[in-house]
Amino acid sequence: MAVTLKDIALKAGVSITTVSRGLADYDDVAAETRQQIRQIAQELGYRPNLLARRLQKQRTDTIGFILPTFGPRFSDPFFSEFLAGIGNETAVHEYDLLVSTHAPDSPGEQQAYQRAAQGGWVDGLIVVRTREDDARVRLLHEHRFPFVAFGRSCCDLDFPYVDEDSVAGMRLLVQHFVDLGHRRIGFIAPPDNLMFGRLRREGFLETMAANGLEVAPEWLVTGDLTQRGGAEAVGQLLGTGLGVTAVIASNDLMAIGAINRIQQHGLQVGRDVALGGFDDIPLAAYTSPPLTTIHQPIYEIGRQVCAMLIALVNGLMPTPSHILLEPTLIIRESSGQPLAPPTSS
Amino acid sequence: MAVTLKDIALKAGVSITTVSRGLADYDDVAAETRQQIRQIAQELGYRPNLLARRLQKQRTDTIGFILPTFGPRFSDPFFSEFLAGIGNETAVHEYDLLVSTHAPDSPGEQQAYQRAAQGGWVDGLIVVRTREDDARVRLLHEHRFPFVAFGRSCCDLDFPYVDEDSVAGMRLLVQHFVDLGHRRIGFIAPPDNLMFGRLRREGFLETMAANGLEVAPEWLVTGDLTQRGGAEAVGQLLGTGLGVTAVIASNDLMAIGAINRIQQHGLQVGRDVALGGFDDIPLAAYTSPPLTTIHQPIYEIGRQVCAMLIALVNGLMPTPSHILLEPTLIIRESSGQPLAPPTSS
DNA sequence: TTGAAAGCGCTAACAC
DNA sequence: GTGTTAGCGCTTTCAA
Repeated sequence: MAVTLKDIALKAGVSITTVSRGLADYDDVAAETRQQIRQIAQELGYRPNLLARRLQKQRTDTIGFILPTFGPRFSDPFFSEFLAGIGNETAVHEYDLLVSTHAPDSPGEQQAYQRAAQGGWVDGLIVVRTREDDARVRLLHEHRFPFVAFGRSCCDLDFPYVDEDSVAGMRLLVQHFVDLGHRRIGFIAPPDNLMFGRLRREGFLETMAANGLEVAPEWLVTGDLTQRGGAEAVGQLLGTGLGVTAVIASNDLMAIGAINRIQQHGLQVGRDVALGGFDDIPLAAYTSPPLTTIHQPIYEIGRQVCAMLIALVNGLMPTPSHILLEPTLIIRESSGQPLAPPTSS
Repeated sequence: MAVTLKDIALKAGVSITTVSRGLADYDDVAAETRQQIRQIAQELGYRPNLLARRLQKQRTDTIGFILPTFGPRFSDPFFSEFLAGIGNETAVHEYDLLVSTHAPDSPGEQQAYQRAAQGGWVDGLIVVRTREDDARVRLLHEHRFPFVAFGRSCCDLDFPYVDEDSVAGMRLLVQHFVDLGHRRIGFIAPPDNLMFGRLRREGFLETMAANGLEVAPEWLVTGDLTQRGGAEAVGQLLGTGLGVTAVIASNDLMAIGAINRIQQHGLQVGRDVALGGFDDIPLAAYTSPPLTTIHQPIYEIGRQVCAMLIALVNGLMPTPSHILLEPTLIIRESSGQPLAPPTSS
C-alpha cells in the first residue's frame, strides 16, 4: 500500500539503512547515492510512517489536551479561543495536537489521563480548569509526566503553570461597581471546586468587605458557567425581590445568559441593573449592551502554556515556570452610569 | 521505564504472547494463567503502548481534523460547536481526535493532507469548508484515503458528505425580508471560492430575482466571515448612502460585527435597518437585538460527519452517503417589524 | 561509504 | 493452552 523505505531500497539497489540515512541527511552517505535515493523517494511519493518512527524514537511530537466538559458538549468560546492558541503554537513547532473531552472528575477522565501518561502516544499534556485538589495534577506529577497547567492547584505540589490573578481581577470589577455607587451587589459564583471559582469568589467577598459592604447570603448564587446557568442564577437573584442593583457574573458566558433573562424581566441592563462579566471572550464586545468585564488574553495564554509544555518535553525547564497574569478591567455599557446617591428615606 | 508485556511475562514466567493473549481476553488461555497475568499487570500498573499496538495493527483509531483558518487564530464559534460534535462522537467510539490548523490553500495545508493521507497516523479525515474545486478533496480521493466532508465540492467526484441546503436557507431568509416589505436588500457575501459561499450568494440572487427585485452591484459586498469583516462590509453598505433597508450577512459572525457598526452609525438594528444572519451559532440568540438567522444543527452535523467517517474507516460505506439538511428560519428581533408600504411619491 | 542486525512494543499465524 | 517465530516500518549501533 503505502511506500516504505523498503520499496525505495529495492528500487535503488541499496539497503534500507542507507535509504534511511540518505533521507535523514546523514553526512556519511555518498552525495550521488543520496541524490538517487531522494529522486526515487520523490517519484514514489514516499512519506515516512510516523508511527514506526515514533515507536523507534520513543517520542511522539504530539501533545494532548483533555477538555473538561459538563454535559455532552463543550461549545465554550473560552475554550475555542484557548484551543486556537494551543493549536497555532503546536503548528509552529510542528507538533500534533490530540484533543479529547471528558466530564470533570469522571472515571473516563481519570482513565484518559492514565492512558496518556503511560500509553506513550503523547509527549505531554495541557491541563485546564484546575480543581482545588486536582487528581489530574496529582496523577501526572506522580508519574513525572510532563504537563503545564492553566491555573494553580494542589498547593503542596510544584508544577509549571500560567494563571490569571482572579482575585485581582475580581477586585477591579467589584471596585468599579462600588465606585459607581452600588451597595447591593449580587454574585453569580462559579462551582466551588474549581480553583478559579474559589479565587473569584474570594476576590468578590474580599473587596466587598474592604469597602465595608455586607453580602447577604441570598446574593450569592452558584452557576454552572453556561449561558443557561447564568440565566437561571440571575432569575433567582431578581425573582425574589432581593433588590440588588448590580450583578457580577463570574464568567462572560453566564453574563450573556443573564442579559437575556434580565430583559425578559422587563428590565434594562446598564440602566435598571448593572452587570459585569469575566474573561472578555471575543463576543463580550458584541452583546447588547456590550459587556463590562475583566480581560484575560485567552489566546495568548493558550499559546504560552503550549510553548512552555513543548520546552518541557524537550527537557528544558521553562523559566519562569509560574506565570501570574495581571487582568485588566474593560468598561463597556453593561455596567451603566453612576448611581444617583440614595435618597435618605 | 514504562511497564511492557515483557516485564509481565518475566514475572509470570510465561511468554510474551501468552500475556498478550491473556490481557486481550482470548479464549484459549487457561483461566488460572489469565488470572495471574491480570493480577501482575494490575500490580505493575501496565498500560499498553499504543504506538506499538497501532503500528502492528495498521490502524490508529484516530481521526484527523485540519481546520482551515484565516489569520493566526480560529476562534470561530461555528467551529467550536462543530468540534464539540466531532469530539463527543470520537469519544463514544473510543477514537482519538487529532486537530491541526492551516491557512486555506496554503502549502502547509497541502502538506498536512499529504502527511495525513500517507503518514499512517490517522485513519481518516474530516474536511470542512469545502472549496469549489477543492485540492484537498482531490488529493484524498486520489489516494483513496477515507474522508467525509462537511460541504459538497468538485462535482465530478463522488465522496460522502453532509451539507446544508444553502440555497434553500437563503431563500427562506430573503423571502422573510421581502415579505416584511423590504425591496432594497444589501448582501454581505462570503468569499466566492468557498462552496457554501457560492451557494448562499446564488440563493440570495435567485430569490431576489424570483421576487422581481433588482440587486444593484453596490449592494453586494464580500466579507471574510469574521466580525471585523462584517463590520467593514456593512460600513461600506451604509456609508455611501445606498439606501438599503435591510442587510443579510451570510454568516452570524459577520452579522454580529454588522450590528456593532450599524449602532455606531447611530442607527438601530431592527428599526432603522433590518438584519439577518446565517448559521444560528449559540450566541445569535444573545446578541442585541437577537439575530434573525438560518438555523443549522452545527453540533449535530459534526457528530454525524464523524459517525460517517468512523463507519467508513471500518469498511462500511455509510448510507446514505450524501446528506443534505433542510435549514430552518429563526425569526428574532433583528429583522424588525413589517415596513410601512412606501408612500407613492 | 554501505550493509547486516537488533530492537522499539506489540499482535498473530503456526506449531507443539 | 502455550511458546516460537515473524513482522509492522523505522532508526541506530556495529562491522565490513
